[in-house]
Amino acid sequence: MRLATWNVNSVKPRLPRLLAWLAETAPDVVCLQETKCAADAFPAAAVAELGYATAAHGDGRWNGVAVLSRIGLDDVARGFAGEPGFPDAEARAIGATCDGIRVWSIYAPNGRTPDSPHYAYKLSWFTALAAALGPELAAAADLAVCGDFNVAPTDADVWDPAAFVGATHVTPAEREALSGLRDTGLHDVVPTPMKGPHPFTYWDYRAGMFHQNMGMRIDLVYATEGLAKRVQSAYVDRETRKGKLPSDHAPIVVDLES
DNA sequence: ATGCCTTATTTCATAAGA
Repeated sequence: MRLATWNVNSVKPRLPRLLAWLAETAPDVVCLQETKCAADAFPAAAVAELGYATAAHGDGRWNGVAVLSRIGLDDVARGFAGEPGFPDAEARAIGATCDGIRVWSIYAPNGRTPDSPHYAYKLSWFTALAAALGPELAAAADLAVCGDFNVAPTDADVWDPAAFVGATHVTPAEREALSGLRDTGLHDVVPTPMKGPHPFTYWDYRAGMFHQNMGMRIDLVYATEGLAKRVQSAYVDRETRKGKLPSDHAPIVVDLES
């Protein structure tokens, strides 16, 4: 079973690349983030031609998440119980069951700056997510939370820790939010970088950051223990960050036994 | 080489991303 996650930074301009990537990579289940379109504007017909069913959750200009699957797509949940908003709930989480595996595609709030109300929102969003996953983890044998967590788990997950002093994505409270998620029984499936020592998944568009490998690992796959033990390989598809009109994030591709 | 930002919208300017 091949599971992938990709922050596409808007599905509309990325659609040609998404279709080519689906055809080439052939994942069974794909979590997408920052689709930036309403649920009914998602190009479901185009991905259906490649055999994928779509579950989309979107609110227009910002955010937006989706799960694509060619192995079944049941019990779709848009958002989660107790999900905070800013001030209203945003399209940042969608869950679906794909051939017995509970899969969540998430796009965590950015936080903007540590003194911003958006940062407090980010932390509360993670706390609520961990709480909402509790009953699902008790009920589902296999569960994976995939997506853009907007937190670099360690200092090794940013290109230069000194450049992030005073910034979001690296603060102790954000990293505690990640450990809170892991405390529910989830394991960080760390992908192979394919180039360089760090499995970065995001590089800013500006100043040639990608070409200097000045990136961050902020896209994560958190899986239950049973699922994590089935991981045969996991890699950052950095090739997909290259070329014309890329997303600023690279996909993560995970292969699971059976 | 992989090449110096991109997106959608309240569009000729702005907010957001991280």
